[in-house]
Amino acid sequence: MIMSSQARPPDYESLLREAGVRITRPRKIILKILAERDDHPDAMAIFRRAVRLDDSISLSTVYRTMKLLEDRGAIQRHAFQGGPSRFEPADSEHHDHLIDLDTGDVIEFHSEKIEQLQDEIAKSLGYEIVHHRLELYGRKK
Amino acid sequence: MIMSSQARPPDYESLLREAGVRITRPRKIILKILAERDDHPDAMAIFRRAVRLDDSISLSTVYRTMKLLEDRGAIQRHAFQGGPSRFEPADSEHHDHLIDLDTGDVIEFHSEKIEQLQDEIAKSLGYEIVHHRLELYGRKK
DNA sequence: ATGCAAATGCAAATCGTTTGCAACTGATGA
DNA sequence: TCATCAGTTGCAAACGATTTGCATTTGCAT
Repeated sequence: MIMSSQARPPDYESLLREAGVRITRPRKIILKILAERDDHPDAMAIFRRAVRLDDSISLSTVYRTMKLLEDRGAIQRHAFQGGPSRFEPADSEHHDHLIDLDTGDVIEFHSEKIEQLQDEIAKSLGYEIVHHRLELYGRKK
Repeated sequence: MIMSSQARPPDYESLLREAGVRITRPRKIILKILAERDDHPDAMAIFRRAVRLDDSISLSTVYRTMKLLEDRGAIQRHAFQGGPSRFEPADSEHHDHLIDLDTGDVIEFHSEKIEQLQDEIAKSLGYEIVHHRLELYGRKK
């Protein structure tokens, strides 16, 4: 079991430009926020950070940009229990999440053993896993 | 890894009555639907089934009853990817879910090994698991 | 620089779910 | 059995997260 390292995301700006996506002022700002975040912010949190850099940005644009980035595979959306979707760059290696029920903090982890067991189970049921969701909800001891 | 058996739920009607909850006509109907279901219906599906038995039932009552039953520990709520919450009686032993991406079908499974690994991971991070969510999303091979 | 499709901000719409409120109805005790 | 009255209902309106229509603005290829 390893903790995910904080690999720096690739240059999404040029990546998107190549994909025929315009690099606008709001998008620049949102990408910057994503690059600098070290947590798992939701759309509203991203919006609040964005407004500090440019108060003309709208929440819709944040949502639209998140969708855009998600579709391009640049970020991952996590719909944790109850709350709004939270996002993180998709560049790091796959990992699951432990959510601190008291603080909302998210701790990343990965277990190759669990992944293998999941594959076995799916296989034995005649299925192929497209993706999965493993979330532990707990309290600090 | 075992498939969960279809244990029949206890007599919720008397259970609830003892807890000081009134057994009303709508609640009787909803309990009946839950006892007879063999899938994982959402509130709207339960509502549609209920209306067939009594067309005066309201969707709010379905939601209120699901909340009531959830709080009493009688049913479990599952918020699968994207869609609305889906419910199932909570009497069967713990299990996780494999969701068929094409049909929405839900297959139950359980892996003691995975559970153990989860506990180990949480422990090594200094956490105690309150509950978890393991969902495999896949396609039939 | 110019033109035009793409992207924006805003407000209104959407979806699943919850809630306020006045009307109704189970369960208890006379 | 029946009156009582808090618990429960149906309805409509409110809700939070997210999406969408539309008129206006803006990248960026020419």
